[in-house]
Amino acid sequence: MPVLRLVIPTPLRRLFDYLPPAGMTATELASLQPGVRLRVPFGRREVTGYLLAVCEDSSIAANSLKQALELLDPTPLIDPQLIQLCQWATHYYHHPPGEVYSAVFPKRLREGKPQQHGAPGWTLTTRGKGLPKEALPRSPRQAEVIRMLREKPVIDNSEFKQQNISTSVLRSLRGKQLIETCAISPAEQSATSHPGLTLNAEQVSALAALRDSPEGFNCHLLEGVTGSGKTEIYLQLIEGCLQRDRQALVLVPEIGLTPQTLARFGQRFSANIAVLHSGLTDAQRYRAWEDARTGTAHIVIGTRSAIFTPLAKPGLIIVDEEHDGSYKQQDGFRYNARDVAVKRAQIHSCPVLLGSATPSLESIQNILAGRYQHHRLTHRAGSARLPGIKALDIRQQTLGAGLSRTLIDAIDATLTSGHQALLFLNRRGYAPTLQCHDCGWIAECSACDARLTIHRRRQSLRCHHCGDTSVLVRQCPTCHSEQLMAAGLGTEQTEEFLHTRFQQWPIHRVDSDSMQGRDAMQTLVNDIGRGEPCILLGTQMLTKGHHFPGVSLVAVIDADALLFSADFRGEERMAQLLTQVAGRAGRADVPGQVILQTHYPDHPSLLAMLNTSYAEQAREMLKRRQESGMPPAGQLVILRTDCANADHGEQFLQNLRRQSARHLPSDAVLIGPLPSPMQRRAGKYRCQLLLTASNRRTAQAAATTLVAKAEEIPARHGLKWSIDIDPQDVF
DNA sequence: AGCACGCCGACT
DNA sequence: GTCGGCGTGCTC
Repeated sequence: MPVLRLVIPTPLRRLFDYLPPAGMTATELASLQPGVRLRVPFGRREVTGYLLAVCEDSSIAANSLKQALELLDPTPLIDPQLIQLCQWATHYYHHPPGEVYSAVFPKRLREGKPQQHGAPGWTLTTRGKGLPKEALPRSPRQAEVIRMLREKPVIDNSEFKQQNISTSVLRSLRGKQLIETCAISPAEQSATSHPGLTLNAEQVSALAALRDSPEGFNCHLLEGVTGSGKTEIYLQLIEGCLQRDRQALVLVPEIGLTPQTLARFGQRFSANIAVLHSGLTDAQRYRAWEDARTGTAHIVIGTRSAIFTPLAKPGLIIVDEEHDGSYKQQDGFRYNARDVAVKRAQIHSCPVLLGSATPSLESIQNILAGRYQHHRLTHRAGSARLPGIKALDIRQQTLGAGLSRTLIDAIDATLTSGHQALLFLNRRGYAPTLQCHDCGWIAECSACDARLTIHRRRQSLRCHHCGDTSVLVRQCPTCHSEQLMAAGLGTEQTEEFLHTRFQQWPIHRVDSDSMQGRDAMQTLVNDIGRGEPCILLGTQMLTKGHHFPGVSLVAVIDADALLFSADFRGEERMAQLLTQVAGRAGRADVPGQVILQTHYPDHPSLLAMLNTSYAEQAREMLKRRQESGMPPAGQLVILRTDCANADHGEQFLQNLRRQSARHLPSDAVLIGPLPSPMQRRAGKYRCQLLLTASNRRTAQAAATTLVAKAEEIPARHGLKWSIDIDPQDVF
């Protein structure tokens, strides 16, 4: 008797076998293909499973096999290549298959709902068609809809939205049975592109090299300084891809930068562009997914999770700002979309292009090993020059909200000469600490090993680790003194200072607190784009993607905060961040300047930053990684525990270490268990066991052993463990 | 993860 | 006497 091998949405690391649904004929069974969904009983509930294979027999006793209830799709929703990618991800990341496949399917389909062919639209019912012209005199909007549908029998939702006709109008008409919904099958539309920009010599040769690379899987790194025209290269490559009637998939780090990128794509191509990001509703996401799957969308642009979008005819994958940490999912299915992209390109036999001004050490390592082809853009478009960077020694200087006299003067000069100044401070809130001057009490989070941040505008104390918010106290809870002080510096405080010092100039604060609305960021970017002199003050948010052509001064208020990171990637992140921030300054007519305020003007990382290019720093950092055996020189795997009890996590990992040590490959090294640097977070104690190995194969084998042993050890109540392959941070 | 079974405390 | 607390075990 044949059995169906299914992926079931559960955190269990295995597949489940079922008998075919009742009434399925042998012919139907024979034509059943992987990638179809089935409704199946699972425990005491019913779930949607995904078919992986039809097998001859099962290792499960025949009498404990259950029968599938219903076949949900006549044909597969995902093709063999995407299934192969999921299988790879399941094994590489040692993650339960059910959760991997959940990353592929949109909610609607995970819930077992039927596939929807075509875009949702509206059409007149027979009754609607027979309606007299002068009907609905008291409902002008409804009459308008009827008139529109008489002219064009099928109209999709988005067109009504453009005409400012709300869904409530449509709903009332449906209530009167005058109109009804229908599916619009997409017209087979071919994509065309508008003329691109003229390329400079460097761009021409990079593009030629990219185009001339042989057919099939190729991996390229485009290393281009800010403003050197990487996007134009992307656009021209996509153009070629569309001409070959293939789809292009473009990954971008965060949605904040998508509107700008998107606008540029929209202007350049007459093509269907599907956009996938976290701000979409389930229906919108499903629509974009279907368009990508059927090939209706020629270009798919999305954030991390878009790497699992099915594509009818993939031809090119681009990962913009490939060094960006947001490509790594930090919980649950901990994949890195950049790495999955490379694997996916390999499976599809298509090229993949990674772009960055500050490539990750992983990618640079791959260049050196000859696995990736390297293309460089060193000139900025127009004749914009890269700004000069200098360290500003602020030891013994008087500071106003963190700003030295020299910096204040520089801001002044920038504004009066008609330019914009960008100040970077990577700490939101008013101040990172609230302290009692009389007894030394410090406001700490009750659930985390962390101090609470003062948010003065909201009159609150917040934990930036668990999100807990409480009222800003005015009296010390220990000694009842009212001498409470704000210690340290946040963007809110600097903003306040700037408002009093630079009264006549606009000041824009850019952090996740001030950018709450959906298009707050876009409005601001447009505003600043007009080039009026102003001060921009913000966190990381300010450094990602957006280009502000009017900025001629960039200042890092507290460069020291970047110098002393416990993480092995600390110096890499600092170099990337500072290079990216510095890239915001300077253009053709105004040479930019970058000021780094520091108490350690002689710190080697800072000196490297001032005197050498990012590429040179990267090669030095890579040497140090080689010495320490840390990625990308060596492979790193972390097994983490998360437990309400402080000791259980460590005991579990001790056990795991004892039981797996002698089964591990000889060059795999275990470190720990160690408590995380911030041991308690959101009320849970976190502990970790590190594993390093010299190559992927060893790391993979060791991880398999660790997971197998971890599953054998009975987890004490409430203990959760997870494995992180190629972790981003060791925290 | 769900979901049920199971064994101990305060309620109509 | 039961309702319900969440500890533990199972899912083809």
